[in-house]
Amino acid sequence: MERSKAQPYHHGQLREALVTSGRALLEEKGIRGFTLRECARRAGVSHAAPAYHFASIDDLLAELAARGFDELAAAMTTEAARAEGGATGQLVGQGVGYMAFAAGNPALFQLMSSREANRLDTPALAAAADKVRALHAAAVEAVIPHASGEIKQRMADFTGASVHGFISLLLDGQIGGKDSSRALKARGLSLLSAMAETVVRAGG
Amino acid sequence: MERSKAQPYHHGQLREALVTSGRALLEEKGIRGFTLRECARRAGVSHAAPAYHFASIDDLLAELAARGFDELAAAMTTEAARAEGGATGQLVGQGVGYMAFAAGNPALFQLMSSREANRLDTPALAAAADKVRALHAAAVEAVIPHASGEIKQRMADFTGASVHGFISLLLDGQIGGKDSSRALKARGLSLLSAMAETVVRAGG
DNA sequence: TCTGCCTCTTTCCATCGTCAAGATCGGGTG
DNA sequence: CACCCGATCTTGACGATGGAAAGAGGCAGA
Repeated sequence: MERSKAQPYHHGQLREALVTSGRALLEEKGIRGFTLRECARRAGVSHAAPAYHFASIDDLLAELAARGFDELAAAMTTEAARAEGGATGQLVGQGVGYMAFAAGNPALFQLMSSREANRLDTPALAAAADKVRALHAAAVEAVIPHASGEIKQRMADFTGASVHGFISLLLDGQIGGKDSSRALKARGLSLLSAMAETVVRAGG
Repeated sequence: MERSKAQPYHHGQLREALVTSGRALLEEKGIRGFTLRECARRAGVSHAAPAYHFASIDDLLAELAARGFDELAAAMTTEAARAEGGATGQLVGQGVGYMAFAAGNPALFQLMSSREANRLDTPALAAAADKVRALHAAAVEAVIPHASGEIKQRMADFTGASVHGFISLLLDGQIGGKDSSRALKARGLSLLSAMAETVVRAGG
């Protein structure tokens, strides 16, 4: 059997290729349209090849979700670093990064936000999600360093819920059905500012 | 072929039976474990019987989601009616009802919250979701009747996002991993109270 | 009674995830 | 350098799925 250089018997980077094709497939077809065989097809390998790199389709989905959390953490950090306005500005910046990542990767974000419903759970995934939570908790801490632990927790609940809930409802079409992208950004920023004000007030 | 009375050739209530078995199956197996054939099996009919009542598996899922929104609206109304404290109390009550429904039907709630990701869209589903939004908008309106339309919208964004985000993160395990149910309820009520205070402040 | 239509069953097909067996290649060992 | 072992990939198969097609059963109105 002849075999071109582009498709050697041994792929060499199959794991990465599957992650890449899988991510694209996820955004294209949605969670319920995601199939392992199509991932393999796009990576140019046979349908059974992924088995060596991922124990099951859930294992691949968990990897996608874990990398999503890594990227989400990076987006939050980047956006916070660019923000002005001290600790409060950083908290808002994290929110902006969070929303931007979700808007840019809606299906992946949805997968990450319902791994329980999709029965996904691996150590790497849990760790990646923990990192995002730690980042957020630190930002809240910086805004109200002298508040009690309970207040800090309540404010983290509050800000996390506001940001996550807003972008989730937006992506699901429950918010701003026919508004322009510009108007929606304004609504998002307005929410972030109300959120920040609430936290600041709770601290003093 | 003999056929018992319990399983006559014509079921008679198959649509309702499929909705019932489908809802149970959804909570048991999660969205990705949901299958049409298992629904049919539980309803005691052949695997092709559902086709007459639902054009596709997505059609059945959309029906489940639509009924979920109806029930969600009822839960919000009931809980608001029982609440004290005027308009503000009613808004908080709606939030309590929203969270209670989600906590009681996590998989269904997840389906409802990601119908876009699951590519579900029927008129009945959209209408049911609209009803929930209208209920919420009316409750916000009652708290700050003299505020501008924009303020009302921003506050509806804010309260909707807070409540939805909190219960979503909670059900996904991102909030309160090892806390007791009692402690989690306290955190939820604390969030609702902070939320209500923000709205009231925005109105005056 | 008979006829037509709605409902359900049976059978079939393409596709899916996973497993088992065989083919291929590359790197370490002799 | 030749060999060989194991990691990687292919092929083929199995049971299960969603959906379509064709036929059987039962009810309601003529």
